Amino acid sequence: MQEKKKKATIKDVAARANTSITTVSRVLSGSDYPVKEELKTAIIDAAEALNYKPNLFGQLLRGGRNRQIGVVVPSITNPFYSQLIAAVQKECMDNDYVPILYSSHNQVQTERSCINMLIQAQVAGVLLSLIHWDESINSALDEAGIPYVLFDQPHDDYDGAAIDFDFYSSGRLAAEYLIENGHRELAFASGPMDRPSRKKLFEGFQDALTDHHMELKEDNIFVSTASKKSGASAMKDYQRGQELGSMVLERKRIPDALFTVNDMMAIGIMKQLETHQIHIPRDMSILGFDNVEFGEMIVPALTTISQSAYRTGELAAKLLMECLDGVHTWKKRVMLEPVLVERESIRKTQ
Amino acid sequence: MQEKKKKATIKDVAARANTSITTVSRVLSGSDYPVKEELKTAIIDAAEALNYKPNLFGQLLRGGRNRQIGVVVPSITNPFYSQLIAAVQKECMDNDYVPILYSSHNQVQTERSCINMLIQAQVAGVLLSLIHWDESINSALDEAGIPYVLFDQPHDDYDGAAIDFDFYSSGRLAAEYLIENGHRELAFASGPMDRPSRKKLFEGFQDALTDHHMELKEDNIFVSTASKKSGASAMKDYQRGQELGSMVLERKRIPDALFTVNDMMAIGIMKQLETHQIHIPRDMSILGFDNVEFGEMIVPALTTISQSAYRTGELAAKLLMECLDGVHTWKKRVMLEPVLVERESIRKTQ
DNA sequence: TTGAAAGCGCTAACAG
DNA sequence: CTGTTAGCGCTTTCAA
Repeated sequence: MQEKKKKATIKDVAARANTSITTVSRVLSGSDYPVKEELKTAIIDAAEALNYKPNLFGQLLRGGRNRQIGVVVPSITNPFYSQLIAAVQKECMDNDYVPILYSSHNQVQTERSCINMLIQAQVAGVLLSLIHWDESINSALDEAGIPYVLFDQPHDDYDGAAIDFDFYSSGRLAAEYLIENGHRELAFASGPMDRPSRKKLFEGFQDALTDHHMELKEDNIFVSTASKKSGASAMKDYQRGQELGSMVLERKRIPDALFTVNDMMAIGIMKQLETHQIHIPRDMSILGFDNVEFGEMIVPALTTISQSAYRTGELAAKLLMECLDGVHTWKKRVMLEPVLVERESIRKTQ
Repeated sequence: MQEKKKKATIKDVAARANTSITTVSRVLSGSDYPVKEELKTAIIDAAEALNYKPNLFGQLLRGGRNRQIGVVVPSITNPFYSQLIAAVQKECMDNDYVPILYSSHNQVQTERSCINMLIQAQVAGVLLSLIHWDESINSALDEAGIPYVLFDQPHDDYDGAAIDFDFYSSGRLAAEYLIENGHRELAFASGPMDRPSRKKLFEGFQDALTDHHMELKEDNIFVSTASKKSGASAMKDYQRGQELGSMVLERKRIPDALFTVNDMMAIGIMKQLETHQIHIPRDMSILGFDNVEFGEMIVPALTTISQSAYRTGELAAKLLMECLDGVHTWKKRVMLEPVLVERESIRKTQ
């Protein structure tokens, strides 16, 4: 690893081609400025010979647009987000952008500092899934002139560009599907109710029950308390599911069906019940949310409500690019609707 | 989104604090250069008032070291890599670096272009898991003065810094564990044998059998052919596992135990067998490889050989930082050893 | 069609 | 202790 050969600069290329740096710049940066064919090829040859690559920082300092785009998600190990990220990455690459990834671990403070780092890095735009949104983030980003689109978490007091998901309808859909399939005593299971998404899911679920003159009894609401340790890994949700599973087991009579706010938790619950000889769906039905790939791989395969991670990431990225390209779609919003994915974890007792 | 207020520069700060840009630079870049306490606070106040953030590109162009480090992995949706990435990310953040992630989808061509982009971006260092290694990558990186450490995939003709894993021993360990537990007819299942890791796994497995005077019969080697479509997602491996499962089912007599080259494939095989009423471990034992978190979540939980993704990522990042910090650990290598994780997918018939 | 020169924002060598 | 100045590599007036 000798570093003596300083990287070739535009100056070196100019010297080798017997011309000025101006002309080199014109040729190599692909402008349509007229340059004699002969000189042009000479410059290209020289550049090749010297293995010249324009220095990004020079261009950027000069005022060129950065091709990096920032992405903040709660976790990258959670399969929901890793799929989403995969979509974002593909979309970025297709447009010659490169994503810079941060995970916030669902910590408000980390969310803030990620955004600050992204601003400092002068990224072209940002994609955000934040637990907490406030005016100061808004203004910081605006001040830096960085377009952003929110996704995954809805915020009532936000009116910019976003990929929204209809959590409320999802909650309703969950309840209705369960009722349709003959379940009477319904339960709801969730981790901390600290995110807007979960609150809406709950509201919808409850409202649908009310509409059907059914009641969501207090002791059929299983909510695990926030843990001290931070983190938002798949393992975390799974373990939370196991806790939730234990809570269910403590009941003398288990509910007919359980709706869970995410698939990884549902899987944790299933595992816990299975190991205590409660078989799904024979003894209890369980309905997940997210439609993580993994839900399909377990036995019994998890019936769930799909919030397409891939589609969300794809659309969010596309929307941001539109903003970047000046198509004035600023503040555009897209609402994604839930789709029920039937598999094997719901007992049908019509 | 109005962009009229150009960002405050060092000049603005200097003006506001009635001093020179030099002094501002000295104060704000945290040098220990002596500046009168009074002026110092004035400058800090001014910077704060103007919400001044030093322009990264200016610093970088000037010769400052970039704080980005590049990471190339086959896939980010594969839980093995997403855990690994999580570790890398944590390690980077702790040292004020930020990782730039690329997924190569196991395509040699993509691997190349990722590395080129990283070089262009002048990252401080790179972490690589490559299917293919060759001298030209080596020299390109060296020429750019970018330190690198390889992980996950071993390459015989490589002698630089790396986090290695003992795949050969893992193969042996697999065979020996299976034999110990009373299994006689052993089988091996894998996707395309295009990676060094898989080849070594196979060699070790076979050698151990030979040592025990056992034979790995031709039709107990299940290898799925490379598919047209690229990609290296978890889903891909799972589906490959299902194919493999079907191949096993076609046999009139299924083997006693099956060793699989990664957990996601093992899970696919299990699912396929389960749905055809072959119960694991009652009818066949199955041993995975990787120790992905999901293995623990399924029923029955997957017994596997752990190649700690988190540890690998952590060590790779640490090693790279050491190189970056000039600790002359260049070319240092670390060899990680396999650990067997006993769960429920192996029948014990001593 | 070509080139000289300014300047993006920053740090460091040098001079007071 | 403080300030002036050069220059990192690049693009873009402006002038020839």
